[in-house]
Amino acid sequence: MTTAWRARRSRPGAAREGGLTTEVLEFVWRRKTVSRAEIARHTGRSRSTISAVVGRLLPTGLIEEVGSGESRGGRRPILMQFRDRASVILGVDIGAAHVSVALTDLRGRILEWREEDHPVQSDPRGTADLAVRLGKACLAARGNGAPAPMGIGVAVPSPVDPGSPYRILERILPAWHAFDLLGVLRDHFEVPVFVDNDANLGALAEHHWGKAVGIDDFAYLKVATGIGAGLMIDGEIYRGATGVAGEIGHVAIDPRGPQCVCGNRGCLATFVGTAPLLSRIQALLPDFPQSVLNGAVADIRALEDAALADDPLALRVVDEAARNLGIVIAGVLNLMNPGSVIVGGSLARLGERLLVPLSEAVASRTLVASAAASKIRTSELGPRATALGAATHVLAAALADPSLFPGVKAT
Amino acid sequence: MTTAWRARRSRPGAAREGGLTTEVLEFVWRRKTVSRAEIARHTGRSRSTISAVVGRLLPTGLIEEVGSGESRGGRRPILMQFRDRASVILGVDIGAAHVSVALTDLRGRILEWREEDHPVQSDPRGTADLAVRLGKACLAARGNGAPAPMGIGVAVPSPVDPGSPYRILERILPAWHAFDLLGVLRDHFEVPVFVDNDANLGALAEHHWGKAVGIDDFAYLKVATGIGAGLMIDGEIYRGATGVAGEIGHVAIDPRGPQCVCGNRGCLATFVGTAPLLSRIQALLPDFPQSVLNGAVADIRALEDAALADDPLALRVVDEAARNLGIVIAGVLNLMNPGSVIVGGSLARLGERLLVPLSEAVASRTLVASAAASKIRTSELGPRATALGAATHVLAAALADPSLFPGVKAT
DNA sequence: TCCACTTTGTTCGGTAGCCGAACAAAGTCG
DNA sequence: CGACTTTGTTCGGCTACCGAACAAAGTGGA
Repeated sequence: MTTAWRARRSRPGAAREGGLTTEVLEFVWRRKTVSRAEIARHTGRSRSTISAVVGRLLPTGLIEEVGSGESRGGRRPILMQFRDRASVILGVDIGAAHVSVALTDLRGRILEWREEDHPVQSDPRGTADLAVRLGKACLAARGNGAPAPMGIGVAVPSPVDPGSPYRILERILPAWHAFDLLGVLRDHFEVPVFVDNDANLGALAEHHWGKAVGIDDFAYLKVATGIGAGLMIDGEIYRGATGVAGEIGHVAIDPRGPQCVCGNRGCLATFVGTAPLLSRIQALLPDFPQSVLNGAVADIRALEDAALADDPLALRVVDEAARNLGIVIAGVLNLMNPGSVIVGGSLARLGERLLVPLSEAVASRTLVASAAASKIRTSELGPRATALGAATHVLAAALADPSLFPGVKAT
Repeated sequence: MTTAWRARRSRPGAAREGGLTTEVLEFVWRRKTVSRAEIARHTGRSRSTISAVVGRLLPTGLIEEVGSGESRGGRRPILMQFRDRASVILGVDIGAAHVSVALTDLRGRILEWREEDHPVQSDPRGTADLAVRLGKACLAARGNGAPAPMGIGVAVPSPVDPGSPYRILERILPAWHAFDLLGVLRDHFEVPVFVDNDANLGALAEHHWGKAVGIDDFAYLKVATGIGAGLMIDGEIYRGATGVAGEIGHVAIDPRGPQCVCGNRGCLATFVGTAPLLSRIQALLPDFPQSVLNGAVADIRALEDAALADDPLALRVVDEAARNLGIVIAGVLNLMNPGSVIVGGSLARLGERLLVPLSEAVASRTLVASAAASKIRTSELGPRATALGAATHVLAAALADPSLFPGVKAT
């Protein structure tokens, strides 16, 4: 009993604490420009109160006055806006075989980008060093006067236990046992470091900058080396009891399907993902002798390009993948009733070529078919979504607790 | 933008507002007995503040002092407890073919119980009148001095749209179009009326009084005429974007399965539920000539009794149902990662006879098989869980907003 | 038995956050 | 040009909460 009670109060992602200052800051950030009176109206507080809060926020440099706006029949308001350039954030995407780093401003604009292939699974130390090197390169490219980043967000291709977020990766990547990636980054850059699962952070990026802006309940599916889902519920990432919510790679979609590494049969991961898609191409090549994929480099990008050129083999493989994804997405719709479903990762570039067969498969498996299927969309953020989401995580944390911003002292 | 912002602030099930009074009241309710100093320690407030709040709460009659407790090395504390008998609640369960009404105290104890079969689907007016009659019978049985109920909770066998909770039932039961069941109850009893889906309220009952006490993330599956799930996320019922989260009856579990009323093939509802289970018995009877079900009354209770007596036919049917349920539960575990899964409704009485084949089916379809399967349990609340959950809904609403309690004026 | 020490619950200023009224500044509109 | 609006600030006051101090009521050691 006591435990449950405590857990309720000290829950990490709890209702945005920090009070009015946070509320005002988030509101200013959300709008392009806004006046004190407008903040007062939308927050329900008095103008005098808002004036006081704004008066404390202005000296921090997080917001600034930017001239006066249109009169609404009386004195003209003093417009203010969030200073997107007040600081920068590093977003690090640790993939299965690569590391990407984005340097963003406080509006999610990617100012610098570095990426490099690397055997992440077998080389923790080298991966960490690479992440540090790419991060430093991003900062150096901004020149001498560039400000230090206010924080670092890290996306990892593994579930993250909300209870002990620092013991990551070992569940999937044994070589990473007890290696403290976050500690390395923290020691090098001397700023707060946040971590989460890559699909979760992709969902966060969609929520802030992509197809899910304004939608607080949706599911994000990411197809890459593996396949995973990020679930946003009521504006917050949902992690489940032990942090493995959204790990849909091993949902069984065909009891008679091929053997999976997990020991079961017919998991989604045996049908969709880099390896199964490429081997499916190989298997079908004899039937499509004139395909452009014949003799081409065997990677996902080649598959995407071929499908966009309406290559029959590529379309066939994509069609099959879409229908398998559709089975799982139908389950998601029936169970969670999200307001929207966003498909990101490797196949998102294909747009309608992916969505049409996908929607067909979903429609044949959901009760309110038309309504549900119409809400499925492909991401436009592309392969940078994950690193961008990692940076966004830091931004969201700072907006909820402004004392994380450099130069803002704790309330 | 503006819309999303407003929605965030005015969301109904938002972070418990009402401040410290609500927090103290919920804490006292949660504990059997508690002292002022203990409340102060657990809420993080000062003793003086808690004393003031308690001083305002005592005259309302919701809490009372009940003598002194053990010394912890100093002055003995004055123990207080929630007055479970300060008021009563009516919980109404509108089933597919019956109406049940429970009168409970504020601790979920069922003081009176009435139920009656009725053609609910075709007779809205008669159903409403029956609910009123049963409710009045419950109150009358408590004698003259009995207090009026503080509110009425209603469980309906249909999704409830969080946006317009009063337009219920029509989606599933066309005869109910535009019939205002809640209005009838409100007019007769002149108290607040709350409504939710039956599976959601079953989950709420489990969370407060059943197997899910202390567990804030779990899924509740209810097998009855149909089949549905209630999802509790972070201590709150999750309804999804349009209120149909948990409607798992039409998840496809076998692409080659029988035709379903929804137009698809192999829905879970074609395998599990009152009708498919009974027809499955009929189909298998020739193979089990000596079964006690041969010539018996064809209802679910007979199936349960036969299975508990280890009748081979009954066990066979239960085993098949369990494996089909297991397919869907595996999907729930993979996608939502709940802390626990509770199986309620018709088959819950069977205990291990249901859980053993169910866990086997789940274990063969989940990655962390042993850990996940071990958290599946059967409910012990029985068929009264739904009506009890309806009453619990009213209690939870009142604890979150004490002004709903009779005699407590709004803060 | 006495005394030092704890714990509980209350009392009593003091502080911080917020509100509302009043007001000056700056605008619109007939 | 004057009546009315809107914005932003100032200022007094209210409420919630804290911390210190205190009395009441206990424990435990010498």
